[in-house]
Amino acid sequence: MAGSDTRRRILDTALAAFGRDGYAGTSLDGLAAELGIRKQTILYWFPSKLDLFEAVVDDTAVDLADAFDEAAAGGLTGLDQVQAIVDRVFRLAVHRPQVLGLVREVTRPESPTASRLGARIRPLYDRARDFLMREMEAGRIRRSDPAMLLLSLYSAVVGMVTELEVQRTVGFEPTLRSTVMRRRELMRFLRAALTPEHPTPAGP
Amino acid sequence: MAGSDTRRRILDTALAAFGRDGYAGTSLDGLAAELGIRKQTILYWFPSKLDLFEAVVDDTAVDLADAFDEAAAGGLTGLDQVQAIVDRVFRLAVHRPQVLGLVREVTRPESPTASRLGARIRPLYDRARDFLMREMEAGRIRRSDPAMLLLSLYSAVVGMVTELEVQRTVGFEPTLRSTVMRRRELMRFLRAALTPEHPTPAGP
DNA sequence: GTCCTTGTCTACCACTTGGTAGAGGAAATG
DNA sequence: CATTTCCTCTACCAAGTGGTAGACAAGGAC
Repeated sequence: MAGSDTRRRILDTALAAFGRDGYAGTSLDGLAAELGIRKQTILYWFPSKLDLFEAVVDDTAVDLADAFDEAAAGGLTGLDQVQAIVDRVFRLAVHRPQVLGLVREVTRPESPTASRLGARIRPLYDRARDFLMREMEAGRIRRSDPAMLLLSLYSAVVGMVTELEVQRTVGFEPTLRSTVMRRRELMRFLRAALTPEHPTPAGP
Repeated sequence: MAGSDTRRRILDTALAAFGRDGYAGTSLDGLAAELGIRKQTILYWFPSKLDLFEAVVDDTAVDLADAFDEAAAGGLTGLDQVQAIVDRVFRLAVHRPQVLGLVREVTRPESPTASRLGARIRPLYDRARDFLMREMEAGRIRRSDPAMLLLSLYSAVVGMVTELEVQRTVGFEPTLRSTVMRRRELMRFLRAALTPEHPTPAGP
Protein backbone atom coordinates (compact mmCIF):
# COMPACT_ATOMS: atom_id res chain seq x y z
CA MET A 1 0.00 0.00 0.00
CA ALA A 2 1.61 3.21 -1.16
CA GLY A 3 -0.52 5.40 1.09
CA SER A 4 0.82 4.03 4.31
CA ASP A 5 4.29 4.84 3.09
CA THR A 6 3.19 8.45 2.57
CA ARG A 7 2.02 8.55 6.16
CA ARG A 8 5.39 7.30 7.33
CA ARG A 9 7.23 9.87 5.24
CA ILE A 10 5.05 12.66 6.59
CA LEU A 11 5.76 11.60 10.17
CA ASP A 12 9.51 11.45 9.60
CA THR A 13 9.72 14.79 7.85
CA ALA A 14 7.38 16.42 10.36
CA LEU A 15 9.56 15.18 13.22
CA ALA A 16 12.57 16.90 11.72
CA ALA A 17 10.61 20.07 10.97
CA PHE A 18 8.98 20.38 14.40
CA GLY A 19 12.26 19.62 16.14
CA ARG A 20 14.12 22.15 14.02
CA ASP A 21 11.63 25.01 13.70
CA GLY A 22 9.21 24.37 16.52
CA TYR A 23 5.47 23.94 16.23
CA ALA A 24 4.64 27.54 15.39
CA GLY A 25 7.58 27.80 13.02
CA THR A 26 6.47 24.85 10.92
CA SER A 27 3.87 25.36 8.19
CA LEU A 28 1.94 22.62 6.48
CA ASP A 29 2.67 24.17 3.11
CA GLY A 30 6.37 24.17 3.81
CA LEU A 31 6.25 20.63 5.08
CA ALA A 32 4.36 19.51 1.99
CA ALA A 33 6.85 21.25 -0.28
CA GLU A 34 9.68 19.47 1.49
CA LEU A 35 7.90 16.19 0.85
CA GLY A 36 7.01 16.99 -2.76
CA ILE A 37 3.28 16.65 -2.11
CA ARG A 38 0.33 19.00 -1.52
CA LYS A 39 -0.67 20.19 1.90
CA GLN A 40 -4.07 18.54 1.44
CA THR A 41 -2.44 15.15 1.33
CA ILE A 42 -1.04 15.81 4.78
CA LEU A 43 -4.49 16.82 5.96
CA TYR A 44 -5.86 13.63 4.49
CA TRP A 45 -3.65 11.55 6.76
CA PHE A 46 -3.81 13.85 9.78
CA PRO A 47 -7.02 15.84 10.30
CA SER A 48 -5.21 18.92 11.57
CA LYS A 49 -1.77 20.32 12.24
CA LEU A 50 -2.18 19.61 15.94
CA ASP A 51 -3.17 16.03 15.24
CA LEU A 52 -0.03 15.64 13.17
CA PHE A 53 2.08 17.07 15.95
CA GLU A 54 0.58 14.72 18.51
CA ALA A 55 1.11 11.77 16.23
CA VAL A 56 4.76 12.75 15.88
CA VAL A 57 5.09 13.06 19.64
CA ASP A 58 3.52 9.66 20.26
CA ASP A 59 5.75 8.13 17.64
CA THR A 60 8.83 9.65 19.22
CA ALA A 61 7.89 8.66 22.75
CA VAL A 62 7.88 5.05 21.61
CA ASP A 63 11.42 5.40 20.28
CA LEU A 64 12.58 6.94 23.52
CA ALA A 65 10.99 4.24 25.61
CA ASP A 66 12.66 1.63 23.42
CA ALA A 67 16.03 3.26 23.96
CA PHE A 68 15.58 3.16 27.71
CA ASP A 69 14.34 -0.42 27.65
CA GLU A 70 17.35 -1.42 25.64
CA ALA A 71 19.69 0.25 28.09
CA ALA A 72 17.90 -1.32 31.05
CA ALA A 73 17.90 -4.80 29.53
CA GLY A 74 21.51 -5.42 30.56
CA GLY A 75 20.49 -5.60 34.21
CA LEU A 76 23.32 -3.34 35.32
CA THR A 77 23.49 -1.44 38.60
CA GLY A 78 24.76 1.86 39.91
CA LEU A 79 26.92 4.03 37.72
CA ASP A 80 27.23 1.34 35.09
CA GLN A 81 23.49 1.49 34.48
CA VAL A 82 23.57 5.26 34.34
CA GLN A 83 26.40 5.09 31.86
CA ALA A 84 24.50 2.60 29.72
CA ILE A 85 21.54 4.98 29.50
CA VAL A 86 23.68 7.98 28.70
CA ASP A 87 25.40 5.95 25.99
CA ARG A 88 22.09 4.95 24.54
CA VAL A 89 20.71 8.48 24.54
CA PHE A 90 23.86 9.73 22.88
CA ARG A 91 23.63 7.09 20.19
CA LEU A 92 20.05 8.14 19.54
CA ALA A 93 21.13 11.77 19.43
CA VAL A 94 23.88 11.09 16.92
CA HIS A 95 21.92 9.30 14.25
CA ARG A 96 18.52 10.88 14.92
CA PRO A 97 19.15 14.36 16.32
CA GLN A 98 15.59 15.37 15.42
CA VAL A 99 14.29 13.33 18.33
CA LEU A 100 15.97 15.50 20.91
CA GLY A 101 14.96 18.58 19.00
CA LEU A 102 11.41 17.48 19.46
CA VAL A 103 11.95 16.73 23.13
CA ARG A 104 13.21 20.22 23.49
CA GLU A 105 10.22 21.69 21.71
CA VAL A 106 7.74 19.60 23.61
CA THR A 107 9.17 20.41 27.03
CA ARG A 108 8.64 24.12 26.45
CA PRO A 109 6.08 25.42 28.92
CA GLU A 110 3.86 26.73 26.13
CA SER A 111 4.19 23.70 23.92
CA PRO A 112 0.85 22.74 22.37
CA THR A 113 1.12 19.30 23.90
CA ALA A 114 3.38 19.79 26.84
CA SER A 115 1.25 17.53 28.95
CA ARG A 116 1.04 14.88 26.29
CA LEU A 117 4.67 13.87 26.11
CA GLY A 118 4.56 14.33 29.85
CA ALA A 119 2.04 11.55 30.19
CA ARG A 120 4.06 9.39 27.81
CA ILE A 121 7.25 9.99 29.75
CA ARG A 122 5.82 9.59 33.21
CA PRO A 123 6.32 5.79 33.34
CA LEU A 124 9.93 6.19 32.28
CA TYR A 125 10.39 8.76 34.99
CA ASP A 126 8.89 6.54 37.67
CA ARG A 127 11.12 3.67 36.68
CA ALA A 128 14.20 5.85 36.74
CA ARG A 129 13.37 7.29 40.15
CA ASP A 130 12.75 3.87 41.65
CA PHE A 131 16.05 2.75 40.23
CA LEU A 132 17.91 5.66 41.76
CA MET A 133 16.27 5.14 45.15
CA ARG A 134 17.24 1.49 45.15
CA GLU A 135 20.82 2.28 44.23
CA MET A 136 21.03 4.91 46.94
CA GLU A 137 19.72 2.44 49.49
CA ALA A 138 22.38 0.01 48.34
CA GLY A 139 25.02 2.71 48.69
CA ARG A 140 26.05 2.53 45.06
CA ILE A 141 25.02 6.12 44.33
CA ARG A 142 25.50 9.22 46.40
CA ARG A 143 22.47 9.80 48.57
CA SER A 144 20.23 12.78 47.71
CA ASP A 145 16.69 13.59 46.66
CA PRO A 146 16.15 11.14 43.79
CA ALA A 147 13.64 13.35 42.00
CA MET A 148 15.96 16.33 42.07
CA LEU A 149 18.89 14.19 41.08
CA LEU A 150 16.91 12.89 38.14
CA LEU A 151 16.20 16.43 37.06
CA SER A 152 19.88 17.23 37.27
CA LEU A 153 20.72 14.22 35.18
CA TYR A 154 18.04 14.98 32.65
CA SER A 155 19.16 18.58 32.39
CA ALA A 156 22.79 17.71 32.02
CA VAL A 157 22.23 15.06 29.37
CA VAL A 158 19.53 16.67 27.25
CA GLY A 159 20.99 20.11 27.73
CA MET A 160 24.38 18.98 26.56
CA VAL A 161 23.03 17.17 23.55
CA THR A 162 20.49 19.69 22.35
CA GLU A 163 22.21 22.99 22.93
CA LEU A 164 24.15 22.43 19.75
CA GLU A 165 24.16 26.03 18.72
CA VAL A 166 25.75 27.12 21.96
CA GLN A 167 28.49 24.64 21.33
CA ARG A 168 28.96 25.89 17.81
CA THR A 169 29.01 29.45 19.05
CA VAL A 170 31.65 28.44 21.50
CA GLY A 171 33.76 26.83 18.84
CA PHE A 172 32.79 23.16 18.83
CA GLU A 173 31.90 21.74 15.48
CA PRO A 174 29.58 18.86 16.30
CA THR A 175 31.57 16.19 14.53
CA LEU A 176 31.36 12.54 15.43
CA ARG A 177 34.67 12.73 17.24
CA SER A 178 33.66 15.72 19.32
CA THR A 179 30.44 13.92 20.17
CA VAL A 180 32.37 10.99 21.55
CA MET A 181 34.57 13.35 23.53
CA ARG A 182 31.56 15.18 24.83
CA ARG A 183 29.97 11.97 26.00
CA ARG A 184 33.12 10.93 27.78
CA GLU A 185 33.41 14.29 29.50
CA LEU A 186 29.75 14.18 30.50
CA MET A 187 30.25 10.74 31.99
CA ARG A 188 33.21 11.93 34.03
CA PHE A 189 31.06 14.77 35.24
CA LEU A 190 28.19 12.49 36.17
CA ARG A 191 30.42 9.89 37.78
CA ALA A 192 32.02 12.54 39.91
CA ALA A 193 28.63 13.78 40.98
CA LEU A 194 27.12 10.37 41.64
CA THR A 195 29.93 8.40 43.24
CA PRO A 196 29.15 8.00 46.95
CA GLU A 197 31.56 9.55 49.44
CA HIS A 198 32.20 6.19 51.12
CA PRO A 199 31.67 3.63 48.39
CA THR A 200 29.96 0.52 49.67
CA PRO A 201 30.51 -2.72 47.75
CA ALA A 202 27.42 -4.36 46.32
CA GLY A 203 25.06 -5.89 48.91
CA PRO A 204 24.48 -9.61 49.67
CA MET B 1 9.14 61.87 27.38
CA ALA B 2 6.25 59.42 27.22
CA GLY B 3 7.46 57.79 24.02
CA SER B 4 10.61 56.40 25.52
CA ASP B 5 8.47 54.73 28.14
CA THR B 6 6.48 53.05 25.38
CA ARG B 7 9.71 51.71 23.97
CA ARG B 8 10.64 50.31 27.35
CA ARG B 9 7.25 48.68 27.79
CA ILE B 10 7.46 47.10 24.35
CA LEU B 11 10.88 45.64 25.13
CA ASP B 12 9.72 44.18 28.43
CA THR B 13 6.56 42.64 27.05
CA ALA B 14 8.36 41.37 23.97
CA LEU B 15 10.96 39.69 26.16
CA ALA B 16 8.25 37.77 27.95
CA ALA B 17 6.46 36.89 24.72
CA PHE B 18 9.55 35.72 22.83
CA GLY B 19 10.73 33.75 25.83
CA ARG B 20 7.34 32.15 26.30
CA ASP B 21 6.17 31.52 22.73
CA GLY B 22 9.37 31.72 20.73
CA TYR B 23 10.07 34.01 17.80
CA ALA B 24 7.74 32.35 15.31
CA GLY B 25 5.03 31.93 17.92
CA THR B 26 4.91 35.62 18.76
CA SER B 27 2.85 37.97 16.58
CA LEU B 28 3.11 41.72 16.57
CA ASP B 29 -0.66 42.02 16.73
CA GLY B 30 -0.81 39.81 19.80
CA LEU B 31 2.03 41.70 21.38
CA ALA B 32 0.31 45.02 20.70
CA ALA B 33 -2.95 43.74 22.15
CA GLU B 34 -1.12 42.66 25.28
CA LEU B 35 0.28 46.17 25.54
CA GLY B 36 -2.99 47.90 24.75
CA ILE B 37 -1.54 49.68 21.73
CA ARG B 38 -1.60 49.20 17.94
CA LYS B 39 0.91 47.10 16.12
CA GLN B 40 1.98 50.17 14.14
CA THR B 41 3.24 51.78 17.29
CA ILE B 42 5.57 48.84 17.77
CA LEU B 43 6.74 49.24 14.19
CA TYR B 44 7.36 52.90 14.83
CA TRP B 45 9.86 52.08 17.57
CA PHE B 46 11.32 48.99 15.91
CA PRO B 47 11.38 48.95 12.11
CA SER B 48 10.62 45.22 11.88
CA LYS B 49 9.85 42.19 14.00
CA LEU B 50 13.41 40.98 13.61
CA ASP B 51 14.76 44.34 14.72
CA LEU B 52 12.58 44.13 17.81
CA PHE B 53 13.83 40.66 18.55
CA GLU B 54 17.45 41.71 18.22
CA ALA B 55 16.86 44.69 20.46
CA VAL B 56 15.36 42.37 23.07
CA VAL B 57 18.34 40.04 22.80
CA ASP B 58 20.83 42.88 23.18
CA ASP B 59 18.91 44.21 26.14
CA THR B 60 18.89 40.81 27.79
CA ALA B 61 22.55 40.16 27.14
CA VAL B 62 23.35 43.26 29.14
CA ASP B 63 21.32 41.99 32.09
CA LEU B 64 23.09 38.66 31.95
CA ALA B 65 26.49 40.25 31.81
CA ASP B 66 25.58 42.39 34.80
CA ALA B 67 24.54 39.34 36.76
CA PHE B 68 27.87 37.68 36.07
CA ASP B 69 29.80 40.80 36.88
CA GLU B 70 27.98 41.09 40.16
CA ALA B 71 28.77 37.50 41.03
CA ALA B 72 32.40 37.93 40.05
CA ALA B 73 32.81 41.17 42.00
CA GLY B 74 33.21 39.31 45.30
CA GLY B 75 36.62 38.06 44.20
CA LEU B 76 35.88 34.52 45.31
CA THR B 77 37.69 31.40 44.17
CA GLY B 78 36.93 27.79 43.41
CA LEU B 79 33.57 26.35 44.32
CA ASP B 80 32.57 29.46 46.22
CA GLN B 81 32.77 31.48 43.03
CA VAL B 82 30.78 28.87 41.15
CA GLN B 83 28.19 28.90 43.87
CA ALA B 84 27.97 32.69 43.74
CA ILE B 85 27.25 32.56 40.03
CA VAL B 86 24.66 29.84 40.35
CA ASP B 87 23.01 31.82 43.12
CA ARG B 88 22.95 34.90 40.97
CA VAL B 89 21.52 33.08 37.96
CA PHE B 90 18.84 31.56 40.12
CA ARG B 91 17.90 34.90 41.56
CA LEU B 92 17.59 36.25 38.03
CA ALA B 93 15.50 33.24 37.09
CA VAL B 94 13.13 33.69 40.02
CA HIS B 95 12.15 37.29 39.51
CA ARG B 96 12.66 37.46 35.74
CA PRO B 97 12.04 33.98 34.36
CA GLN B 98 11.51 35.45 30.89
CA VAL B 99 15.24 36.01 30.58
CA LEU B 100 16.03 32.33 30.61
CA GLY B 101 13.12 31.63 28.34
CA LEU B 102 14.77 33.94 25.85
CA VAL B 103 18.14 32.29 26.34
CA ARG B 104 16.48 29.04 25.54
CA GLU B 105 14.84 30.43 22.43
CA VAL B 106 17.98 32.12 21.23
CA THR B 107 20.18 29.06 21.64
CA ARG B 108 17.96 27.02 19.32
CA PRO B 109 19.96 26.08 16.22
CA GLU B 110 17.38 27.71 13.95
CA SER B 111 16.96 30.81 16.02
CA PRO B 112 16.78 33.94 13.87
CA THR B 113 19.72 35.42 15.74
CA ALA B 114 21.52 32.43 17.08
CA SER B 115 24.85 33.97 16.26
CA ARG B 116 23.90 37.32 17.75
CA LEU B 117 23.52 36.31 21.36
CA GLY B 118 26.49 34.12 20.67
CA ALA B 119 28.65 37.12 19.97
CA ARG B 120 27.26 38.86 23.04
CA ILE B 121 27.94 35.85 25.23
CA ARG B 122 31.40 35.05 23.91
CA PRO B 123 33.24 37.39 26.29
CA LEU B 124 31.40 35.91 29.26
CA TYR B 125 32.34 32.47 28.05
CA ASP B 126 36.01 33.35 27.70
CA ARG B 127 36.12 34.81 31.16
CA ALA B 128 34.46 31.75 32.65
CA ARG B 129 36.83 29.36 30.89
CA ASP B 130 39.88 31.29 31.99
CA PHE B 131 38.55 31.23 35.52
CA LEU B 132 38.04 27.47 35.44
CA MET B 133 41.51 26.87 34.03
CA ARG B 134 43.09 28.96 36.74
CA GLU B 135 41.20 27.16 39.46
CA MET B 136 42.17 23.80 38.03
CA GLU B 137 45.79 24.84 37.97
CA ALA B 138 45.45 25.86 41.59
CA GLY B 139 43.87 22.51 42.40
CA ARG B 140 40.69 24.01 43.69
CA ILE B 141 38.53 22.37 41.02
CA ARG B 142 38.70 18.88 39.63
CA ARG B 143 40.89 18.81 36.56
CA SER B 144 39.17 18.25 33.20
CA ASP B 145 38.62 19.95 29.88
CA PRO B 146 37.49 23.43 30.94
CA ALA B 147 35.39 24.01 27.82
CA MET B 148 33.52 20.77 28.23
CA LEU B 149 33.11 21.35 31.90
CA LEU B 150 31.66 24.75 31.18
CA LEU B 151 29.17 23.18 28.82
CA SER B 152 28.20 20.72 31.52
CA LEU B 153 27.71 23.51 34.00
CA TYR B 154 25.76 25.59 31.55
CA SER B 155 23.54 22.66 30.65
CA ALA B 156 22.89 21.70 34.22
CA VAL B 157 22.05 25.21 35.35
CA VAL B 158 20.03 26.50 32.42
CA GLY B 159 18.46 23.12 31.84
CA MET B 160 17.31 22.89 35.42
CA VAL B 161 15.93 26.38 35.49
CA THR B 162 14.20 26.47 32.13
CA GLU B 163 12.73 23.01 31.85
CA LEU B 164 9.91 24.11 34.08
CA GLU B 165 7.29 22.10 32.29
CA VAL B 166 9.19 18.89 32.77
CA GLN B 167 9.28 19.62 36.44
CA ARG B 168 5.57 20.31 36.52
CA THR B 169 4.92 17.13 34.61
CA VAL B 170 6.93 15.32 37.15
CA GLY B 171 5.02 16.80 40.05
CA PHE B 172 6.97 19.88 41.08
CA GLU B 173 4.98 23.04 41.32
CA PRO B 174 7.57 25.76 40.74
CA THR B 175 6.95 27.61 43.99
CA LEU B 176 9.53 29.81 45.61
CA ARG B 177 10.30 27.13 48.17
CA SER B 178 10.83 24.44 45.57
CA THR B 179 13.09 26.82 43.71
CA VAL B 180 15.28 27.22 46.74
CA MET B 181 15.36 23.47 47.21
CA ARG B 182 16.22 22.98 43.59
CA ARG B 183 19.09 25.39 43.81
CA ARG B 184 20.45 23.67 46.87
CA GLU B 185 20.22 20.28 45.21
CA LEU B 186 21.89 21.61 42.09
CA MET B 187 24.71 23.03 44.18
CA ARG B 188 25.24 19.69 45.89
CA PHE B 189 25.35 18.10 42.46
CA LEU B 190 27.84 20.63 41.15
CA ARG B 191 30.01 20.53 44.24
CA ALA B 192 30.17 16.79 44.04
CA ALA B 193 31.19 17.00 40.40
CA LEU B 194 33.74 19.77 40.86
CA THR B 195 35.48 18.97 44.10
CA PRO B 196 38.98 17.71 43.35
CA GLU B 197 39.84 14.18 44.39
CA HIS B 198 42.72 15.39 46.55
CA PRO B 199 41.68 18.83 47.67
CA THR B 200 44.56 21.25 47.81
CA PRO B 201 44.27 24.16 50.24
CA ALA B 202 44.43 27.64 48.74
CA GLY B 203 47.89 28.65 47.45
CA PRO B 204 50.35 31.15 48.99
C1' DG C 1 -19.11 -3.66 -17.37
C1' DT C 2 -20.56 -0.68 -12.78
C1' DC C 3 -19.73 0.60 -8.04
C1' DC C 4 -17.12 1.78 -4.15
C1' DT C 5 -12.88 2.76 -1.70
C1' DT C 6 -8.51 4.90 -1.42
C1' DG C 7 -5.39 8.48 -2.14
C1' DT C 8 -3.89 12.66 -4.28
C1' DC C 9 -4.98 16.52 -6.37
C1' DT C 10 -7.04 21.69 -7.74
C1' DA C 11 -9.69 25.38 -6.19
C1' DC C 12 -11.02 28.09 -2.78
C1' DC C 13 -11.98 30.35 1.88
C1' DA C 14 -11.66 33.10 6.10
C1' DC C 15 -8.29 34.71 8.82
C1' DT C 16 -3.71 36.25 10.33
C1' DT C 17 0.84 37.68 9.23
C1' DG C 18 4.49 41.46 8.85
C1' DG C 19 4.69 45.75 6.78
C1' DT C 20 3.39 50.53 4.22
C1' DA C 21 1.09 55.11 3.72
C1' DG C 22 -0.30 58.66 5.68
C1' DA C 23 -3.77 61.28 8.75
C1' DG C 24 -3.92 63.79 12.92
C1' DG C 25 -3.20 65.19 17.76
C1' DA C 26 -0.04 67.22 21.12
C1' DA C 27 3.52 69.81 22.37
C1' DA C 28 7.54 72.27 21.85
C1' DT C 29 9.81 76.08 18.87
C1' DG C 30 9.93 80.20 16.20
C1' DC D 1 0.09 82.80 15.64
C1' DA D 2 2.40 79.27 12.37
C1' DT D 3 5.69 75.45 11.99
C1' DT D 4 7.95 71.55 13.02
C1' DT D 5 8.80 67.39 15.63
C1' DC D 6 7.26 63.54 18.01
C1' DC D 7 4.15 59.94 18.65
C1' DT D 8 0.08 57.05 17.95
C1' DC D 9 -3.40 56.12 15.27
C1' DT D 10 -6.77 54.31 11.01
C1' DA D 11 -6.79 52.24 6.69
C1' DC D 12 -4.80 49.16 3.72
C1' DC D 13 -2.15 45.43 1.38
C1' DA D 14 0.18 41.20 -0.39
C1' DA D 15 1.51 36.99 1.19
C1' DG D 16 0.88 33.16 3.97
C1' DT D 17 -1.91 30.41 7.47
C1' DG D 18 -4.76 26.14 8.60
C1' DG D 19 -8.64 24.08 6.80
C1' DT D 20 -12.96 22.70 3.57
C1' DA D 21 -15.17 21.00 -0.72
C1' DG D 22 -14.99 18.35 -4.09
C1' DA D 23 -12.99 16.63 -8.73
C1' DC D 24 -10.53 12.76 -10.45
C1' DA D 25 -7.72 8.72 -11.25
C1' DA D 26 -6.50 3.92 -9.95
C1' DG D 27 -7.88 -0.47 -8.38
C1' DG D 28 -10.47 -4.05 -6.38
C1' DA D 29 -15.15 -6.27 -5.77
C1' DC D 30 -19.23 -7.73 -7.75
